[in-house]
Amino acid sequence: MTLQAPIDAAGTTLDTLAPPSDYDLVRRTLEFMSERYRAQPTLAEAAARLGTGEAHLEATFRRWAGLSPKLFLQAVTIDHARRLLAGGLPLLDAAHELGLSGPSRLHDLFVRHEAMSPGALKRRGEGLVLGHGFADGPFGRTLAIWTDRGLAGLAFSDEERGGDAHALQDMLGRWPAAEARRDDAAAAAWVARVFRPDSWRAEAPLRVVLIGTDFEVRVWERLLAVPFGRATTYGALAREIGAPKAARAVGAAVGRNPISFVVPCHRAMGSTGALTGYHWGLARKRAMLGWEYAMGERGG
DNA sequence: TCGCGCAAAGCAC
DNA sequence: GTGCTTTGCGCGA
Repeated sequence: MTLQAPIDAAGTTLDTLAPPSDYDLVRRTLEFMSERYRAQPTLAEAAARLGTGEAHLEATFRRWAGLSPKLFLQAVTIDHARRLLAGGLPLLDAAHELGLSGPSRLHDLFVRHEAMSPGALKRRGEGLVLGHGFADGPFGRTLAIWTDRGLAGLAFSDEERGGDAHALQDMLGRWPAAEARRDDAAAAAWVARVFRPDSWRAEAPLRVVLIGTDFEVRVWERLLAVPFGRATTYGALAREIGAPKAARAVGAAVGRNPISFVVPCHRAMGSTGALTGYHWGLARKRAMLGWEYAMGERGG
């Protein structure tokens, strides 16, 4: 069996993306601003605290997101999140059949997915060949995992949280019986593709394999229908999969989503618009939401 | 038991 | 009244 990396139809490569150090500064800015949220720190204060200049902070944000830090930070406030929810799709009620077929069908063109059989799940990945590798992406060092059927996992490596070893253990440990084959070059192609969502086209859909329990797969499928730049709540997802009281279980399932970003777990928030937890760090969740917003503002 | 929850109730401005 | 915290319930693994 060959494990082929996707070919980027646009011919673009990773080096057209912002350098990884950009995300690091963005992430630290987000962390600083979140910690001091009540004190409403200024950018000058943030820059001073992070040991950089305002001009550098400005330039970095523009390179990374295409927005000034000020606009970007506005985009990740709770008020903005509330607007995402309120203006959001008719996601909030399962009765909106029309709404369902609209956006989800649209998204289906971009991401083809299939669920792994329960048997394969029980065997803990036995017989699966998992290609995997690391590459730099807009949200830091990224671990991609794939089978011959498509992308199966996406995760992040943070130095302060155990780095590559931890990310690998976290992801490959879910399928301990699988055969793992390292291929960083192929991983780089996956990562480049994933973080250029405008390249997910009908004629070349991003292929994705969902490996989980029945309930988890239903949650992830529903999450896939939430469009770029929009948001939903755990409660709404619960209603939409026909389990209106299972909001908390939905939250747990969202948290077990193996394909971060592609299955947009960052678009799920609490009913108030507050961001709740995120397996790969709240700052990253916030960064993803802001980044999507920025892409939308650019007209992308 | 534990979680990326929710809504109502309680309490403090 | 608004906003923040606490409480009881809830579900699937």
